[in-house]
Amino acid sequence: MVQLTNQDRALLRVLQEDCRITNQDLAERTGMSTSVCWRRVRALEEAGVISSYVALADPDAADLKFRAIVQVSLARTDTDTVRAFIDEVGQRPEVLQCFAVAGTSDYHLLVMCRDLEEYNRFYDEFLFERSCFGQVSMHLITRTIKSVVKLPV
Amino acid sequence: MVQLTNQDRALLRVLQEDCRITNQDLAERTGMSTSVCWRRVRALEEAGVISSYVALADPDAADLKFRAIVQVSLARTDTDTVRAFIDEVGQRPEVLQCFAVAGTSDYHLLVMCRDLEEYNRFYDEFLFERSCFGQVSMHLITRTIKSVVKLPV
DNA sequence: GGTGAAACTATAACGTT
DNA sequence: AACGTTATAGTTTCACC
Repeated sequence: MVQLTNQDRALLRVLQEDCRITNQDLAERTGMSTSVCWRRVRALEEAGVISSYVALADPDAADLKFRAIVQVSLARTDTDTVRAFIDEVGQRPEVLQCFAVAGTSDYHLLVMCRDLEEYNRFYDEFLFERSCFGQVSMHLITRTIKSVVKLPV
Repeated sequence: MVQLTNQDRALLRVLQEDCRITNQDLAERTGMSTSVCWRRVRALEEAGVISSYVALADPDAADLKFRAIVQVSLARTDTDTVRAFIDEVGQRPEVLQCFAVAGTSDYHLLVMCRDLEEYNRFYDEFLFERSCFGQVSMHLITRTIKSVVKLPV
């Protein structure tokens, strides 16, 4: 897909808020015919613009009330160390996000656990039981002001 | 909903990865009857454990290649200032996440824009044109190691 | 907790401009 | 080549057992 059209963006804006809408309703809300609507959504899926359709769960309702931003810096930055870190991040379900930021060997992680006890276990297994970390600083999230997955398309 | 059962967790694990699965397939994969499966999913929706069903879009494919973690600290922390900040965060589509962290007057924001130009506009309108900010530090995201919305239930 | 039937929807094949 | 139309198979949803 070379570039998104305004039609595509309109579809994405709706589907990013509610993907259970029927094709007919989606077509109405975006001002296109049902057949065009259906074909464009398909094209967005095949182009990978829409990567999946998922249920969003509420962290509080799912009893994940210990949330933190964890900043870690790798003491060593050789390929093997970095690869092992990335693999582990991918496998840990408690880690929802991990971003590398410019200008440092820092990674910003979003971590969710049930409680402090579970976080401590995570910390011991993942962060402490490794020689690859320089500094680890945990910032407890006290309030979630905003958390959306809708991209500003 | 008092507490999630193992059945509920099984349903959530599947639906958080694919919500277009049919009730029959979902029942098979979670080892319950179709009627029980359907009723429990309904209960999860009504209890707000499942908050919505959405399409996930790929930021690169949607041409949102300027991503940053922005740390801001409020210079003033009176109710009006904080409220205005929270309102603005809610209205800005570029801000996907905003967390308050313990022990500081800091907020961690996840921001996505098309490019630097768009971010500069955002910065000028949102961050600079206000007297309420103490420090603002932007950390450009160079690599997304992981980004999922699936909670570890 | 199971069963079945009705209404609705997705999907693809076929026509049309 | 893009759009509209139609038929059908499949799914959701609800009432009842």
